[in-house]
Amino acid sequence: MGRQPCCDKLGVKRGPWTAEEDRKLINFILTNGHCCWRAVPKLAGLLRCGKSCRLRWTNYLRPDLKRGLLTDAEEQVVVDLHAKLGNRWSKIAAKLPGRTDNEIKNHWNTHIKKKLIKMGIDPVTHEPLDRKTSSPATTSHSVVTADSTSKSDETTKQQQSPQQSDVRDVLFDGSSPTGSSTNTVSTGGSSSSSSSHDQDPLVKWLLEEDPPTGDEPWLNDFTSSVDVDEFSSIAAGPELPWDGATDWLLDYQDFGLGDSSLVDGYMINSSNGAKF
DNA sequence: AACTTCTCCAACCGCTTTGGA
DNA sequence: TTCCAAAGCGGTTGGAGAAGT
Repeated sequence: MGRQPCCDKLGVKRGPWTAEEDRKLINFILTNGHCCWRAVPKLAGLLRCGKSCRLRWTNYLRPDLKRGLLTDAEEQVVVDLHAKLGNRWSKIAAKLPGRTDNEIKNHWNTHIKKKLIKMGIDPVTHEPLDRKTSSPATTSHSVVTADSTSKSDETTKQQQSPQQSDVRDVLFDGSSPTGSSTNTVSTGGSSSSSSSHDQDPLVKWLLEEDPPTGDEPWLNDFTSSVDVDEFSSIAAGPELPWDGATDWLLDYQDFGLGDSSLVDGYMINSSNGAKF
């Protein structure tokens, strides 16, 4: 049986969002929340489907989003987690406050993947590409996992190679913020995790399936810096900052998100990518 | 200057998962 | 237990701007 479309295609607007639509959506959600996405467009006076509203909110309008390119440290987290989790972008995004799965996925496909390939590293298996030619068995495995998507993520996870730590060393030129293997995720599977790494709460956190609880010490700066009330009062107030364009959205960071945040235990200055 | 190619990313599509009746 | 609606998720597409010729 065919699945019903999420919305009536006729009379539903598609394509890029206008500033007016953004404003309507933000005003509505900040005032009412989003009890039911399907009802949101109707109640907010938008000619969009609920799915489109949800995506627009989660990927672009949310006040706690960071903007701009991923920093080196964030990239490293993405590589680490991708080695462990595969293409489970939402899980990866959950470990990077202020980043969305879409953003990470795009960044992976446009930047990180190319970097890895350029360095002779298979972005799927995180193994050196020349290993494939020398190890046919591995190759066939890799091809299978490369062509599959989330459906084979479990398989992918189990096939991660111990070489993956080398991959990160190469990718970040051995000058990662941690400066050592402290940040290296043990990728030998859950049954073979390195004891030394297990001592590191950061690594434990990376290995956790659950999203951060907000109690993680390295998230304190981030969570405390998000003043949603402030954002809400600005966005919902009588004098809205919109001037017909969405440029103001780029200034979200000015609400406290852009100065610095702690990701993966690193202090990251998101405005210039500087590492501390 | 004009055209083509490349790059990036917002948005869409459709499948899977979840939760309630 | 089954069914269905809603939400979540990951892959893909298309358009805009940048870069190259």
